[in-house]
Amino acid sequence: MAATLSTPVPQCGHEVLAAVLQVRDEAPAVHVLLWQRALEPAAGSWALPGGDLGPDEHLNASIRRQLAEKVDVCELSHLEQVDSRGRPERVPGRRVVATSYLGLMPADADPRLPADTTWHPVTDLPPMAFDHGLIVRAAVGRLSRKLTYTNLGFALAPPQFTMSELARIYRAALGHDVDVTNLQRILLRRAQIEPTGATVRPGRGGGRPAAIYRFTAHELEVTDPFAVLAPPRSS
Amino acid sequence: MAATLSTPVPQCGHEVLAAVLQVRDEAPAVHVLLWQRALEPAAGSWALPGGDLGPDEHLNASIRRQLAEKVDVCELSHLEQVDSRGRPERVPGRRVVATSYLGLMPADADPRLPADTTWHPVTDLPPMAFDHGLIVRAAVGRLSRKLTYTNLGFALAPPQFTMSELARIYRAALGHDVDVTNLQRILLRRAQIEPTGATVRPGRGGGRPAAIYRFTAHELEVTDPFAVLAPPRSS
DNA sequence: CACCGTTTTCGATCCTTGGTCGATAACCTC
DNA sequence: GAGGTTATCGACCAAGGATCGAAAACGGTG
Repeated sequence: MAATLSTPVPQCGHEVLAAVLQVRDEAPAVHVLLWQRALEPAAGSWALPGGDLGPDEHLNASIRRQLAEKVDVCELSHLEQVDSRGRPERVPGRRVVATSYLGLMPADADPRLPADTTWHPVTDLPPMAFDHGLIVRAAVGRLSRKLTYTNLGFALAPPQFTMSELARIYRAALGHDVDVTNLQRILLRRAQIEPTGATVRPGRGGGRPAAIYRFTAHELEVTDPFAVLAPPRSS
Repeated sequence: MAATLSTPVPQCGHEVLAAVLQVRDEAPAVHVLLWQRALEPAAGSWALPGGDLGPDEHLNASIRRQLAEKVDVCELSHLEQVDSRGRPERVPGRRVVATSYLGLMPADADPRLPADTTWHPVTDLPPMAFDHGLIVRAAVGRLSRKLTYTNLGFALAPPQFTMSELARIYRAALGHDVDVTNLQRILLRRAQIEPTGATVRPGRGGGRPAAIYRFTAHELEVTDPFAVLAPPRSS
């Protein structure tokens, strides 16, 4: 009954891990921030940033603190919890439950990184420590799904962008082709983006100058969860 | 760097909690399984079933074990993780991280319950212990959203049902009106349900006999996450 | 057994949304 | 200014859901 109180507190650790994702210029794919473990276990393999939850620490505060060891947290445009994993064998020699997070960084951010830390395209991950590869996959899946029914694009895009640049970001994050015309019409109708009025000068070789857009909001909004079986639309 | 190993394991508990939801006859709303606490803290208020994670226990295994103290787990038609909460003050006098689950039971199930345990409509919750009210709300939200883009209805519906009965279940779970015609066409097109061929005899007062349907699958499938910005359709 | 009320079921229409494609606009270089 | 290039816009099509009304299939009643 009152098991919450009568049971002795088990000796069990809790850690937070973050898959920080970014679309970078190097490759047309999503990149994830990884650091290479120097010590056992899993020395030499790559791991997600994170660490143990402090004794009196919020989960959110903890992941922010742990991330601060690797990157400038101010550059993070989005951070959300993904899931928790508690397989007893997930880390050898230690019982630790992990709560994983999805972090996002705009494409123009290029934070300084410690020597053991670099970006890796998620399409070509190095040998990963523990279950961190699974966590990356879960985070990437969460990102691509949420890109389609929320305004989460704001977290991947730079403050200003042309539609071509934005399409490139969406292509990388979704893993498939994205029609520029479609993207523009959809995001405009959803009022996710708006033109700034400015245009960019075409490069050598010419071409029509591209209009510069920005996202209208910088916090997560569910545009329309595609309310199948929707409430009677009042509009 | 290797904080994962160098830091001493903090004394921190981990519990699992489940919001088991069901559409019941008593009220046209989703009901949640709650038990009334007899001991402090929060004596008298209502709590979700759950308890401490065992030292060598999977998270999923733990919530199933804890739930078994309250209901016949075999009647659970679905169980999935929702999120984790780690506010240090969430349970007074004890530092414990909670991972919450959404459990579902078909409308026709009526399991035996311990004396301290009953169903409560989520639209009219009693005084709740700790942050359990928030967990219920998160679970209900997860349910209603997933009902629209997955076949999760199978977990709420009885093995056989008429469209009117199913519409009643969806109305309760979604919290708004549902057109029977729409529901039928959508679920048929998505191949989520199929007619059994049988019909039900109309009650006194007459009426056309209703066709009896069943769900085609009993495991979670994403019908079509409404792939906005979809990959080029190959069909 | 014809009529009526009831409930379910089916079909037709409208609207919104996204996908596709071609035409046009605005720029470059030569 | 001709030709190449890129961006933008508009027209069209298809699919899916919402809405509504008609038809079907029953029980009850006179």
